[in-house]
Amino acid sequence: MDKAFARVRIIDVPLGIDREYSYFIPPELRSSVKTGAVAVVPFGNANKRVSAVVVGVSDECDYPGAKPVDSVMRYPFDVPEELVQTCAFMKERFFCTFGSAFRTVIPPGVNLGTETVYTAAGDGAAELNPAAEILLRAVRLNGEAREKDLFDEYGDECGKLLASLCKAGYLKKTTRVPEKLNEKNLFTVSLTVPEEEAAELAAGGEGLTEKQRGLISLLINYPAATLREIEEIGGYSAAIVNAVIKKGYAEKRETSFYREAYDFENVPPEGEIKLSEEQKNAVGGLNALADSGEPKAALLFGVTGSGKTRVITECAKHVIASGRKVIILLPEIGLTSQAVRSYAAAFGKRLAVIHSMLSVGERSDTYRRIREGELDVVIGTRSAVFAPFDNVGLIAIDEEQAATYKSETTPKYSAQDVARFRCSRSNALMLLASATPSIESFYKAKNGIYSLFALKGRFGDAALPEVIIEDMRGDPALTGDLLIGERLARELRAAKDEGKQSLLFVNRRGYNSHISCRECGYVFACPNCTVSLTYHAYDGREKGRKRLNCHYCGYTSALPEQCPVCGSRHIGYSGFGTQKLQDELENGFPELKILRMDSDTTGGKFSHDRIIESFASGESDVLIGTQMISKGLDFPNVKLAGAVSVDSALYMDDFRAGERTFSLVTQLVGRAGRKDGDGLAILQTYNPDNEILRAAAKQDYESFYESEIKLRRSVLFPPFCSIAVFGVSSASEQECESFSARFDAILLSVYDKDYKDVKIIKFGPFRSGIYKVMGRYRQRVIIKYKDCRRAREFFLKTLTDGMAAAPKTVRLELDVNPVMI
DNA sequence: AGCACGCCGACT
DNA sequence: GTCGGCGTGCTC
Repeated sequence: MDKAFARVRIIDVPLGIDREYSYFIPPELRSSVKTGAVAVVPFGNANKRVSAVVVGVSDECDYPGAKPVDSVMRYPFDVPEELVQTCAFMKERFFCTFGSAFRTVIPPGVNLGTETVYTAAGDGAAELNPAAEILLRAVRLNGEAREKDLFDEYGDECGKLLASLCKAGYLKKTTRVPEKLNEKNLFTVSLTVPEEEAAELAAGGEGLTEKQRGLISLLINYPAATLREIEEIGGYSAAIVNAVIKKGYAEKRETSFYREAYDFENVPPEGEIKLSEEQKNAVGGLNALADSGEPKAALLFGVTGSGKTRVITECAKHVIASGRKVIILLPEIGLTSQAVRSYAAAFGKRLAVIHSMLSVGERSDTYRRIREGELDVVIGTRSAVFAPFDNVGLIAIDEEQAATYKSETTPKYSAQDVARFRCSRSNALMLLASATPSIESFYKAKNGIYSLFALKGRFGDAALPEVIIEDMRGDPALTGDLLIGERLARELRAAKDEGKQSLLFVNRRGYNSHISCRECGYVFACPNCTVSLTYHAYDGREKGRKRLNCHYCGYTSALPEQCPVCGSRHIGYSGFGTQKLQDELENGFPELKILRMDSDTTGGKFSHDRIIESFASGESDVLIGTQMISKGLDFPNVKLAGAVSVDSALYMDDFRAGERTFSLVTQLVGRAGRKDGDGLAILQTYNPDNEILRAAAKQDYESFYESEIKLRRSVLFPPFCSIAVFGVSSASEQECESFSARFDAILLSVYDKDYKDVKIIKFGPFRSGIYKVMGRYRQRVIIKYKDCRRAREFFLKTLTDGMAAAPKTVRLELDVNPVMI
């Protein structure tokens, strides 16, 4: 049991020295140093105190110079061993450090960093220059001072003085891991007096400052706010909170109760369920896989409306009944609260929802509830794949082809890869579900790597809509710079006359996407990114904004009246987005009530759901929007689904463009599927003969797959190879350029030296598609290869050597199988 | 990444 | 003569 040595991973180390280190465990710590614990250990020549994850304990140690573990972090929950292994897997697979994987696996708000502290040593008072004198006095005031506080107070340049004060023996520099947890997130504040009394205090209590009264009234509305929330919502600092606590009106406590982000009380329990024959077969097959005692993967391939959610639910129930736990991933929670509700009806209080809009407090609550065994099912977005269950039996991934399952920030993990790893560890079933699977997944299903279950029938006999691929070449609407062609206009009116609703898809938000000077050709572009600015005429739903926005960095400026280059007032607008469509509809179809849904109108926590509910209740006739209107929404009264233009999606120079277009069009068409069989979908295009469009119109995934897989094989793209993208970026164009050349040389020399046996095809370095984003220039090296341990070793070596050679201002990243290239 | 040790120029 | 520049090398 109580072993004497621990193998450990230091959390904040660069990739190059990120390996296991052994430490001696002093007897008094032996009961608390266990796998998954976070220890504080001395590291490096200076024995700097750093935090480290314990990955194993043993009786022996082959390293003679092991130092002793300092202490163990007080920690609000334990990390199960399987997740510790998951971090190691992520390091190997996604080339991040173990520590950065660990940070993404545990809930946010836990302070794992170290702090540097200066303590007063000798009390001599020799001649010092005035600046040093001030610093010394600042430290002596409390006997110690944190470096961060000193830097904040006196500026970063006082570091040199501090160093010399240490040298002279006046100060001692130490590092430590902050003992306490991040209070701001983990403690909540509540009132200790009844609400009526609190209201009186807030209105004008004796001996309270204005801010203290303000805090009390905030606490009436937010009865258990965390310190961070108090700061964010009301702007009250910890000092104000402490003052109110001192006066006895409030108390601070650890979040030991659980707040529900979703109101599951009002979800009606599910009614009688009748499964179709197909669904029964799928559930039976999946249950058998889940019970097999071996890792399994399956693809549930079913058209929209075929009841995939039902099948997932039944399989989940079966797994839970056998005492195991379930994780269900959805691409986006806000969009799919219909799915959330259906799962909530099935699992009630044994289910929790995790997503990015939750507060930090809510997330750590959920983490603890899982550890305490209160939950059977977690549903959530990408990061929910890390739900700390001990015995997962099923990880289901709905809409498995969705791009959101790949993280876009480092570590750039793929939730599907993580799910597969966890399932392999727990002998669990990974269940992918989609109407339009990724080519890679369908390929695996076809080749027997995944079990394939197909649902062909549509629920309740809803019929596919009639689909019209509308040739826009020569449509009279063209000449008038209008987006809606004749046919679409006619059908919009017809739907309204029947009392039915319509969906209209545009693939871009904003008004015009391209603003330029008609005289000199100057294009209004973002100063930070190499993209043109988008004209926005609306602020949320209010008109009259008239600004230019960058969709990449958030830059915004007023709409100029004249060209900054030649002074001409002849400004041209081209390209279109949701806002222009809204205007066109409001002007040309005054009888229609319009609702717009894009990321400009869905800022708040549940605004997605509010817009969806409003549309579902029939308050509007037409819902226009970007991708988000095509996903997972089920509006029975929608008769018409239209795409203003599907062409731009086809032309993206990315190997997955076809897959995405097919998926988008299929889903959009599916939205008009109706019981009455009178649904209609109109796809406006200038490429009426495009095969992807034709296949999508017929909802014919298999023929799309057949043509796409041939293409992928012939030009060598996934699933026939893996793709690694090294990215070099810097705010200096010159540095970016010179380092990417240098990096390329490093890559080649590593290859020639030790890895000639690894087969790779290298492209680049060359500029990224969007050369500059957020003020940083970007270059890439793209490599096609066959994934295997040797190839990964080659990449890791190349990456670490590259990082070591990179100047501070240059960033080097590696993205494996990126969503887009 | 830090922080050591280690060997050459302008200051007390 | 020393303070200090940043060039390699290691971190249990």
